[in-house]
Amino acid sequence: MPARPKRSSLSKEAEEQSTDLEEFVGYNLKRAYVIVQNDFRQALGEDGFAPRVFSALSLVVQYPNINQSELARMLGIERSGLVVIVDELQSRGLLHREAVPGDRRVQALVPTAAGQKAYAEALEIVRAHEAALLSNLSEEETETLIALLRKIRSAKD
Amino acid sequence: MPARPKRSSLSKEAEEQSTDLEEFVGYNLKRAYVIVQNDFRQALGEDGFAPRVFSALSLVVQYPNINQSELARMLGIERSGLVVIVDELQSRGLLHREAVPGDRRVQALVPTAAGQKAYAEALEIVRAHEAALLSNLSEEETETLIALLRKIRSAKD
DNA sequence: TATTGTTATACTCTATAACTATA
DNA sequence: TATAGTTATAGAGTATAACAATA
Repeated sequence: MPARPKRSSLSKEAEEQSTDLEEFVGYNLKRAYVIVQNDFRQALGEDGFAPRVFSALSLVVQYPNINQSELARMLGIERSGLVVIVDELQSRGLLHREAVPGDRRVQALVPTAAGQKAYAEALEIVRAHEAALLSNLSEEETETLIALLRKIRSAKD
Repeated sequence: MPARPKRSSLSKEAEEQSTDLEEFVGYNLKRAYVIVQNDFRQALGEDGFAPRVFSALSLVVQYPNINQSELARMLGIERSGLVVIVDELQSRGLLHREAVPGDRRVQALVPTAAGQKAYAEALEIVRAHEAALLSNLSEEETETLIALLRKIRSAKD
């Protein structure tokens, strides 16, 4: 049996030809998202923050005393899903839940000094990795990309 | 107890202020992806194709006789994950697995007439819904967005 | 009645590893 | 030895529904 080409029975041309899928924003979003997300995880390593944990910590550091319902809303996830994320951050000693005088239902999320430090360090690592990953985009292209992605979100407000 | 503002203890200004997260392509990709994906699912309804099933069918229709390993590679997923997708399409009568003369390990994926019809219909629905969802982006902006997303992917080749 | 945080639960997506039959 | 398809399994991520405490 003759050896087959290693990767494909389709020609390279056929593959780069535009398929229906390539016309969709959704498909291209998904493919790009997977790449960037994998890079993020690799950047922070085995025991590093998952993207959603990093995001939660980011908002807690920037908005100390935020409560969980508010944080969930800002992240675009359900309150119930946030519990395990906050649990993880608390068990790592990066934030604590604090009673709020005047409304005993609410617990304010307060970053610890360790939490602020861990966040600052992770922030720099993620920034550097994302910049390296996207080094074939110019600064202007990256800004344009972010602006267009935000425009999709703003349509849903 | 005085009524609180409904959505937030943070001012609207604070919220639209740029946080660290907003600077990241990854975060903005994720948020936009969730919106577009939800719209996709809503477009095709309860019993419609999931995004990945639609994508698989799309490639089978456009590349009849493609095999599963090749299809998985083009979709950027593992072979093992494709099995359930192809099973679903086959059980719906939209494609069949066909023996390939000369290599009995391989099964070619061939769309049925029903598969081609279902795909053509879904394609138009998805196109229309995505266009409506992204109606606040100009055609040029949408093209730019897709080009930039593809550029991220091309860096990983 | 409504809201905050929580638990229980289930579903989707995906990856890894191992198996089989073929090559 | 290597590859195509498959199975088993497990781990994320997320949503829904219900509950207790509080407003």
